[in-house]
Amino acid sequence: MKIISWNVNSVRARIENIKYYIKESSPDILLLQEIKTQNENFPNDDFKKFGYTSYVFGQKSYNGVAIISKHQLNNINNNFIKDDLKQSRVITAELKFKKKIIELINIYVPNGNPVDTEKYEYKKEWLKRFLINIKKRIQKNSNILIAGDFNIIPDEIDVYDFKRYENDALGRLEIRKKYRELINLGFKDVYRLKNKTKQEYTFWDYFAGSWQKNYGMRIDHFLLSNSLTENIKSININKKPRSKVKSSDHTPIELEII
DNA sequence: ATGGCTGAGCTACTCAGA
Repeated sequence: MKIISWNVNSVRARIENIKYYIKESSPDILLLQEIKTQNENFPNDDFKKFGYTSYVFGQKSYNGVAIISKHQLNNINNNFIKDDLKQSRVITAELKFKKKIIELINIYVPNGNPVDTEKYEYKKEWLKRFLINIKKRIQKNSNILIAGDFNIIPDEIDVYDFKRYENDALGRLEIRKKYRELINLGFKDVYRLKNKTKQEYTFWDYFAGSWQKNYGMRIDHFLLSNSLTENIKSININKKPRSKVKSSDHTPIELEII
């Protein structure tokens, strides 16, 4: 079972790239972030032609998350956390997998920059609420997969120049501590579990040849509850889509479970 | 190197991204 997470930076602007990716990689489930559209304008038919059903939690212009699946999913939910700004940032679903019920939690964490503004406060509050709810949820169902654009650089190794980001909303210790706190609830950062010292990224800025210079950062993650680590077959950051014409600034991260 | 590109909404330009 191949599950991928990809911040597509507009599903409509990216639809041709996404279709090409599906043909190349044929994932079972796509967890998309930053779809940047209302539900009524989501390209359901494009995915349907490949045999996928789309579950969409969109909004106008910004944010928005979706789960695209070849397999039956249950209990689709858009209310995982109370979001004071009513932004569409979390969609959850249940997947039956080998006698386990895995809760899929697809997230788009607020960016939080600049740090001296209410945007940063919103990110902190959002993460605080998210952690509280994960803590509750893991007591009910120990099989949880959290994936998406976390907008968190977990460690110094996860960015091309850490000094530039140590006081940024993505790299601040206060924010990285939240990520560690989340992991300490009973999760593994699957990429880092399988790649102890490898330096790879999932995002490269559009500006100033960042992609060509490999000025990137690892901010898209798969967290698996400890009860699911025995099911990991592979984890891969697929850089090909980032190299394409009209690409997203993020590239897909691919998890295979068996 | 806090700005450079890119997308949405809209049709000139602002807001947002990380």
